[in-house]
Amino acid sequence: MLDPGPRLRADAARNRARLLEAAAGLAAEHGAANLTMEAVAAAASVGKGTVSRRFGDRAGLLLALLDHHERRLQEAFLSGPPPLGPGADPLARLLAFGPAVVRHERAHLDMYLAADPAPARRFTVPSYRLRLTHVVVLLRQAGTTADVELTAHALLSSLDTALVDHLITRRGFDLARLEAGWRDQVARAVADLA
Amino acid sequence: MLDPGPRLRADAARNRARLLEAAAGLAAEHGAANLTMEAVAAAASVGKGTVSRRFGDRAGLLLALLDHHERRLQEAFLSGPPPLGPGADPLARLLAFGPAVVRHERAHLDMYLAADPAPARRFTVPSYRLRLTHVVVLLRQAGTTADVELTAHALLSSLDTALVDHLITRRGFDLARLEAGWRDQVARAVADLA
DNA sequence: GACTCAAACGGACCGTGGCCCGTTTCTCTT
DNA sequence: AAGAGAAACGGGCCACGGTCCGTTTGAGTC
Repeated sequence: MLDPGPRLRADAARNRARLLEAAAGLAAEHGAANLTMEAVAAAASVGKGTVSRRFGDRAGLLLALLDHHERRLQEAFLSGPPPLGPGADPLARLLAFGPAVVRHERAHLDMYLAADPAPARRFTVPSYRLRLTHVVVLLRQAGTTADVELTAHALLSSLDTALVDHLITRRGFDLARLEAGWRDQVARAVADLA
Repeated sequence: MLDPGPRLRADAARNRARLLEAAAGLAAEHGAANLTMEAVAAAASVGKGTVSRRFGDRAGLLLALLDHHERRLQEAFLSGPPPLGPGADPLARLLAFGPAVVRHERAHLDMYLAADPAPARRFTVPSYRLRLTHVVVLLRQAGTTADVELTAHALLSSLDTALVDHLITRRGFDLARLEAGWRDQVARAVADLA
């Protein structure tokens, strides 16, 4: 499905499997949030260095653990039955996609949250809340028919520092394209859907 | 502007100021990413415990540093001149808001990124990229006129685990509301703006 | 100005993540 | 089969974040 990367040596592959198994066990027992690199290494009878080399960092380990579940979801929308998979028309597939992702993430919530160092801080920090209510107010005044709070989050997320930086430095976007995109999003947010 | 919190004792206020000054200096000198709690404490001739107590954690310190700049932006959109500030009609203010935020964040990019433990990992992880191209493809097939890549990011961001969890557990959303929101967003994304 | 008590201080302390590098193991070649 | 070189190993090591608790200091009270 995704690139399997360079072939691993036999011992490396074996250790990788043991580490994932150990990590899954520990996560199930003590919660994914309390997973430590050292404990995983010990439970797999392997050195800490091995964990580092294989998964890079703690987040990488969690991500690798999630990868297994993730593939289930990927199969579902890439080759599963309609409306999620091919066969249905694109709009129907798109409509089915959101709920599928949400359901999937909620089924593995603890692990997804554990992979994120600062889960919800982003949304509770005062500056974000202020921006949010500002946008909420403007949306209401502009008379949108959409769910304003949800829409405001969606709008703000497209201004996220990390996303903007990613788009500009890795994907070659320029400011003009971002601004045009913003205008379009706002227009769609306040549009009166017939 | 925002709650100033309980009054600080004189020494606490003084130390807070010294810490912020020291932090600003160190950030300017070595880059915000390399800021350590210990170095800040030392530079302010203060114990580490004081930094902890005052700002909670490293992110809190960075946020406090950003707060000063953030207020500039907040004034601009809360009480500055139109079209950003009051006076213009809501739609115009909304349209001006995006670019203003982007410009502001780019002006203090290093600090914003430093406040985020895992800046752009979110967008480069394989599972995200796969979801992204999936949505991009569907959007194209559905014949939207919007910037598909941007729109896809915006759609995906509203499925973000941390956001969904925040909305459900702190804001009282239920699945039905989220799904309705998703349907609406998709509809707007593919709508043909007359 | 003394008394009191909460608030703030500081730095030793601990757990964790991630790195480094000398040692071991695998795999490929001939 | 044996030698060579690359890959992986392991666990000691360090830096950092965050906490804890005995000590100090400031701010009201009489």
